[in-house]
Amino acid sequence: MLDTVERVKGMYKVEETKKGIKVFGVKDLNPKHLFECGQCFRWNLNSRGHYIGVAGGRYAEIVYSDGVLEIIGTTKEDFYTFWFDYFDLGRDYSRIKEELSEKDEYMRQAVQFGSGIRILRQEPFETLISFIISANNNIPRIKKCIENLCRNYGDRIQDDVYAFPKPQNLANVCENELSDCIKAGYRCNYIVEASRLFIEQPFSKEKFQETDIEKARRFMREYKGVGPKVADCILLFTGSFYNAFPVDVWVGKVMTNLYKVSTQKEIDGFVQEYFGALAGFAQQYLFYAIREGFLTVQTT
DNA sequence: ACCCAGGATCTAC
DNA sequence: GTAGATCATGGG
Repeated sequence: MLDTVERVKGMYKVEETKKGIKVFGVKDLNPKHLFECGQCFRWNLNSRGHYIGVAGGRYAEIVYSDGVLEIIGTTKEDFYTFWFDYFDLGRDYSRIKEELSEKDEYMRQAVQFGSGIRILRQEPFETLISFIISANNNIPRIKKCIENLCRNYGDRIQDDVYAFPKPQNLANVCENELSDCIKAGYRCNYIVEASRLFIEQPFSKEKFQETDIEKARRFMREYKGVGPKVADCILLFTGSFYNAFPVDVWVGKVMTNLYKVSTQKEIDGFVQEYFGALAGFAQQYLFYAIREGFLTVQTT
């Protein structure tokens, strides 16, 4: 399948309001699915039941209803320069879901359950550090560590809102101090080392443009604390490789029990053949459905 | 006290 | 290249 991100940003009608903007004609988006499928860690529900969070140094409140995406706290200009890409609004997810639904019944149900998932195009450094923290950790604690990290080392952008730290701000901190501040344990060493390497050897979707996924995976694993699973998370959630397929314990169980593949090499060979360019999307639908308890897999 | 969490690293074979 | 122990931290 060819890349479907060819439609121009003018595909949506955008209206500026007192609080922010409204984008009309947005399909295949559900804030709960989007923010709770495990791809991001800085979006939370507020007292009104809306998701608030920070991305790209910008604070926003997200409301979605009947094809209208409201982004409170932003401008038309910021929408076109940042949020459009962040929410991957140029991609036709209906086509992706149709194609994946035809694969098998299990996949069809996963897609139906997480119908409002989109893969956010997140910032490389934030994604790198966040998923280093994610290793052998649980989601509530990952979110706490990252929040602590931002409060202590990120720029304050509003009253009680902090941006994700810049690499320079983490590259020279004392590991013990970092550990005391963010409570990420032994991962603090990885964070400092990775920050230093990122400064001298950064990466981005653009940098990977002419690179194949295997080479990109080897590149990512040069960062301390980045193994096979975390590498694919970073490549997928920065929008660099949509055929990346992170295998955590849950997705691993699906692969073993349903598709009868087990080793990393076996799994990747299978998903590249079976899901092709849509492997990354498939992974997210599967992960979300399993984690939410909608689909089950044998644990024995 | 023990086990687990979107695993990765280090060591030994 | 691969099986096994170890790695902070907090919640159940």
